[in-house]
Amino acid sequence: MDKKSPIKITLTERNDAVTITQWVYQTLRNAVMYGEILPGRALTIRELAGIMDVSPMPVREALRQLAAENALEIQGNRRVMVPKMTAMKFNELCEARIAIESHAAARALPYIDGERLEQLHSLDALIDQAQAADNLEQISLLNQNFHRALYTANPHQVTLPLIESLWLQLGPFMRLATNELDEHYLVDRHNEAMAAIEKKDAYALQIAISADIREGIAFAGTPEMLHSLIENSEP
Amino acid sequence: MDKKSPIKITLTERNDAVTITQWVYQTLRNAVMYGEILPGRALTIRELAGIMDVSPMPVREALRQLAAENALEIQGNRRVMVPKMTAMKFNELCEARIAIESHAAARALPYIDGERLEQLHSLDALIDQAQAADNLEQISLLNQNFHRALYTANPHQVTLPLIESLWLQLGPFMRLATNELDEHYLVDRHNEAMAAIEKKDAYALQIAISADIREGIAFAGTPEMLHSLIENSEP
DNA sequence: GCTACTACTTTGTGATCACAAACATTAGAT
DNA sequence: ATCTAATGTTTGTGATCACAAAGTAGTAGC
Repeated sequence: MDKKSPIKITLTERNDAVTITQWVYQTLRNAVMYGEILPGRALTIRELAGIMDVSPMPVREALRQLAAENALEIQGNRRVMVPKMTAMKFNELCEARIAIESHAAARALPYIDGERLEQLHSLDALIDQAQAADNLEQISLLNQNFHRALYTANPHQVTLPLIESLWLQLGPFMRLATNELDEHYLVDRHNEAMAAIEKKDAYALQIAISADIREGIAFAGTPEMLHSLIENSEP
Repeated sequence: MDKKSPIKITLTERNDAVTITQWVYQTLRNAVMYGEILPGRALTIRELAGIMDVSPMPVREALRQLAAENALEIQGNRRVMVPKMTAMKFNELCEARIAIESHAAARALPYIDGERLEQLHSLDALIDQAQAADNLEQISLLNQNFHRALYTANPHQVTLPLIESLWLQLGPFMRLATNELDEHYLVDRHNEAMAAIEKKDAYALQIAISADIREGIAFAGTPEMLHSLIENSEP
């Protein structure tokens, strides 16, 4: 029956306040983000519906939405799967993150008030704690929250959806990398970013954000490392 | 029955080779892109299904996909509409275009070969013709093709979907602006871009692309102009 | 005349069914 | 033994139906 590896998805409790489609969407999104689904593995509507114990309809809609966000890929065969990664594509995604996120940071800078600064500081402190506890999942989650909190300071923000799309595409492979290398320690560039924010220095902020992104992925950026994790994606 | 303005959508012939959902998606996408649907106008599944003479199902999927691309907005009420524009948001969209597209251009530059250069030259020539004929629709369509041809030279391109999302969000308002101002003539920055490409000068190319985008929207960028077209969106 | 409650309509959501294309498997011919 | 043709199964697509939430209108009460 299961020709491929059985899909294992972490199911969260379904809140009755949200629609089934939204719940399925969030569940699948997390599964992709945390690399629970192997790239190249064909996803069928009915199989997922069976796993999550819902009708095929919400799954259909969630899959289409994730495909529109480039988290999934619909081939000509109408088959849906997590897109496979290549070294060049990985590099392009990282460079795109740097270009867009440093832009978003600079655009958000003028809007950062005391309250937002407070929020960023507390997130930074939490990240330090998580780093001391060596909790990789927590680190990457808080790191996302930090970046999101920074960019959303701009009330006319339009780039966050684009940035989240890039995170989604990189997600599975960041995870695979962090799983393999638990000895990585990343210099805390957030302190530099905080200093730049307090000085309202847009250029310094862009430098700090760029460095943060570059170092966050540097441990996966060596050609050998990349090669190995890409090979892991092949059947 | 029609409490709001009746929706008028240009329907193209449906090719049997594509699925109904794809056809509906393309039709609605064009309608949004060309400003055929007023921002703020509530879109209902059944109404659109009736107009396009299909069942509600393909419309549902197409709407969700367009919403995922930020072309439509789903409010808390579950109502779907073309998002309203504000002057600040318009500005953010333009700045985002400049940041991402100049990045994409620089990243594509090393991959441009003779064939691609030829293609860009012929597109440039077509734009000149359309400009001579004062065919605004043709100009903006060809302009898009020019940019797309440039960015897709990079075989590991990952930013084009993001760029298209920005085009979609700006689309309706570019159209409104060009309709109101038929006296605008834009300096042909494509020649500068072509020169930069032939010299393989990434920095000059970024300058040219930025200028092209900035001038393409400059006629709508004056506060009065913007104010008027945003007012037009209100009921 | 204005507000609040109720009945009615509209609309999105989700399940089920029918169907055709894609896929896998098996049988037959060279 | 290998390639091809035929058969059976799986899967996405699209239509229809049931239902609950949101919206609308109409009426009673102050």
